[in-house]
Amino acid sequence: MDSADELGRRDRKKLETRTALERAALTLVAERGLAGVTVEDIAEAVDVSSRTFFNYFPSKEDALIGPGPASAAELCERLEELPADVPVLEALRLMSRVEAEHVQQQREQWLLRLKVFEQNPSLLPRLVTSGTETERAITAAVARRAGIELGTSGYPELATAAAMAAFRVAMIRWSAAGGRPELADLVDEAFAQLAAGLPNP
Amino acid sequence: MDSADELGRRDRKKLETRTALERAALTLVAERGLAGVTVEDIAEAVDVSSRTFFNYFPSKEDALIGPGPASAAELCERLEELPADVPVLEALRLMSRVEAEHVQQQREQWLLRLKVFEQNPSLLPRLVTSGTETERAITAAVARRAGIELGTSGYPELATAAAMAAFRVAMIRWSAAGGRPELADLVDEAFAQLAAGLPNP
DNA sequence: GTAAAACTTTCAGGATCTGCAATATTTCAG
DNA sequence: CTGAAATATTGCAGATCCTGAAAGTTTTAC
Repeated sequence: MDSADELGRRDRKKLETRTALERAALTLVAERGLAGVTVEDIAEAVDVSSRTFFNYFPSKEDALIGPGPASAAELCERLEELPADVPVLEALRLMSRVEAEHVQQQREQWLLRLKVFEQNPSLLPRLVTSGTETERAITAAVARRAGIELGTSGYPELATAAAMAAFRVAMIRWSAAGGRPELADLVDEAFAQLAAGLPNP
Repeated sequence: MDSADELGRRDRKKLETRTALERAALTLVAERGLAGVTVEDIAEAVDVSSRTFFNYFPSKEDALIGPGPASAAELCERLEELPADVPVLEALRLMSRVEAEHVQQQREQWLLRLKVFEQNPSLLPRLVTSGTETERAITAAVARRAGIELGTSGYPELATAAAMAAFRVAMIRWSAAGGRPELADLVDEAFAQLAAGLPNP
C-alpha cells in the first residue's frame, strides 16, 4: 500500500507531527504513567505548543489509542470485497487477520501501546471497543452482507461485538506473551472458539 | 433481597445523596446533553457542594454510568453457586438473566440512562464494557469454573467478553424498542446465537 | 510573486479534579 | 445527656484539561 508518498509537503509535515506526538505520548506515559504526563510535556517533547496538540487530538488519551476510526473505511472495504457466500463470522475473521497484519507491521509501537494500556487500566475500555465509529461501520457492513435491516434482529451488532472481543482478547494475549506468538494465530484461535459456540474447553 | 434496611442513619443518607446525584445527573444530561451540564449544576440540583460530588464520583461521567463494579461480587456469587456441570456459557447466560432482572426492576432509570448513552456516544465505550473490575472478576470466576489457569488459553477472557457483548447488545435493543420486550428474552436470544456459533441467520 | 488557504501560536477563560484544612454532623461510650 | 471519636461536607488554592477567537506564519496554487 502507499503510505507516505503522494502527499504534499504540508500533509507530510502534518503526518509527521501527528506520529511524533503519538510516539512521544506513548513513551512518556510508559515511563511516568498517565497521570505523570501532561499535555504540555508531550507538546514540548515534539516542540509544538500545547494548543497544537489539541488541534491533532481531542484529549490526551486519544493520542495513545491509535488509528481507530482512520482504518474503519478500509476494514469495511475488506468486508465488502469478499464473496457473498463467505459466512459473516468467517468474513470477520479474515478482516481481523488483515488488521492483525497491520498491527504486526508496527510491532514495537503496538507492544508499547498495549503495555501502556495494561499499566493504565482506565484506558482499557477504549482498546478495541464498542460504541465507536468503527463498530458502527462494521455493523452496517455486516448487516448488508447478511441482508438484514439494522436494528431488527441484533445479529449484526452481536457478530460485530463478538468479533471485536475476539480481536481484543487476541491482542491482550499477544502482548502478555511479549509479542512472541503470531497475532494472526491468536486471532484464528479466538474466532475458532466463537464459531464453535464457546464450548467448555 | 435486602436493599435499604440494616443501615445506620449515616449510610442511609450517603446512599440517598448518591442516588440523588445519579438521578440529577441523568435527568439534566438527558435535557441538555453531556456538554451542557456542569458538575456544579448537578451538585446544586441536589443542594450539595461540587466538592461533595467528587467525593462520590471521580468524574461527571461516572455519575451516569451506574452501578458497575458494585455488583461484581454479587454476579460472581451467582456464577459460583451454579452446579459445576453447567457449561460456562450457560452459566454466563443465567448470570446475565439475573442482571437483566435487576435492570428491569429499575426500568425507568435504565431506559433514561440508555437514552443518555445513545445521545452522548462518548459514553458508549463504558456501557457494559471491557477492562473493568467487573470483567476481571467474572473472568476469574469463569477460569475457576473451567479449571483453567488465567492467561493461558484465553478462553475465560473470550467467553466473558462475548457474554458482555451479548448483554450489551440486548440492552441496546431493549432501549431501542422502548423497553417493550422482556430484556431477559433478548438476552436469551443473544446467548443462543453465541452458543450456536453465530451462524448466518 | 502574490493572494488564498491552511497551520501554528498566543491568549483568555471556563470546567474538571485533587489535596488540604476547617467545619459540621453522626455515632457511640460513659 | 454529654463529650469525644469518627466521618462527611465544605471552601479554597491550584494544576490541568480543553475550547474559541484573533493574530501570525507557512504552504499552496495561480
